[in-house]
Amino acid sequence: MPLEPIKPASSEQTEPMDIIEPLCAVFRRALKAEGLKYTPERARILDTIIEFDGLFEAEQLLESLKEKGHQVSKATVYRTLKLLESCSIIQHVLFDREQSHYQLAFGKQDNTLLIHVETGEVQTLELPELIALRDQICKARGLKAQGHKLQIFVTDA
Amino acid sequence: MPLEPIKPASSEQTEPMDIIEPLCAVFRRALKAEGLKYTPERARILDTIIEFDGLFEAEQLLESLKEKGHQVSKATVYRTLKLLESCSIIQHVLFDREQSHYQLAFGKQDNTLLIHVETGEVQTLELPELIALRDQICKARGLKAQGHKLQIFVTDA
DNA sequence: CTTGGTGCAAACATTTTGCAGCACA
DNA sequence: TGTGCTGCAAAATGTTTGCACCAAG
Repeated sequence: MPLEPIKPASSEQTEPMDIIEPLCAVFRRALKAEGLKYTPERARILDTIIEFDGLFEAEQLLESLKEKGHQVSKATVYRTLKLLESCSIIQHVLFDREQSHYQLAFGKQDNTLLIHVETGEVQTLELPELIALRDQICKARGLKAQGHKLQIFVTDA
Repeated sequence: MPLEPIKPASSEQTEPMDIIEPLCAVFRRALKAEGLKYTPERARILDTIIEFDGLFEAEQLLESLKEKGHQVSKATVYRTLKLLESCSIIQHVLFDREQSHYQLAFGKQDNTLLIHVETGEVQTLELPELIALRDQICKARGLKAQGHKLQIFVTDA
């Protein structure tokens, strides 16, 4: 039972502080719509994710919560990640076999990563041209693109 | 210790039967170059993969080998998949959390999938425009693209 | 013959689940 | 005050590894 996806943000907010309140509100609304509860654990998890401001792993999230003195169990973290994913607040990113990564999605279903194969550095990218290309490909097949995930593996030139 | 990647095929061979011999030869050469052995198990695994002619999972491969009366252990299958990946004969594809998928790569480092979110149907795609776009993005950053993986999630229009 | 390969079973890492008690709406 | 939520520990999943024996080159 996936939660209602949030709509893509209409304004271009980039300051972490500016988005904490809206995202909490979005989450709250999505939960309420399903008869689910907005608990302190869920709030703390989302707050911590917002502070990351980039890719993270479940383990890091757990660690970070512990450091802040907010004990949240592994089970709750995983359960909340799923909730956040199903309402499109975060996105599940898979680029290596051993670990799931996540990042804030702000309602976007699209994700492009530049992955440096030597340093392991990962950078998130916006690629509007790809959306056009992708939509065209889909339209030609009578399909509709809901989103995409692109990983580009790079080395230094 | 990755094997030497194979060079992209120069000719456009598309018939499964036409490629069995070359891929075996490529694998053999890659193994020999590392002082590794070309065993019956490895040969059977590659043969079976070629017959799949599409995406597959480790479990399917194991199953298919068993049906053919070729008992190969799980451990050997996983070990061989790694070898085949490191010489670019196959490609490791991740598009869901629960299972790794693989497919023949023919030396390519690029991979585009159209994934139907409702039916689960998956289709492989060639997208030359994306290569141009990707290379341009990388060049602008002083980087060099080694390959990419793109997954487009679609529904019926 | 020597080095690497195989199968088996146990180990592993990550994620999921069952359950009993707790707490939000 | 009832349904959903939490933490814990156990289970489940997919993949890897140690080891003793086997086989390719």
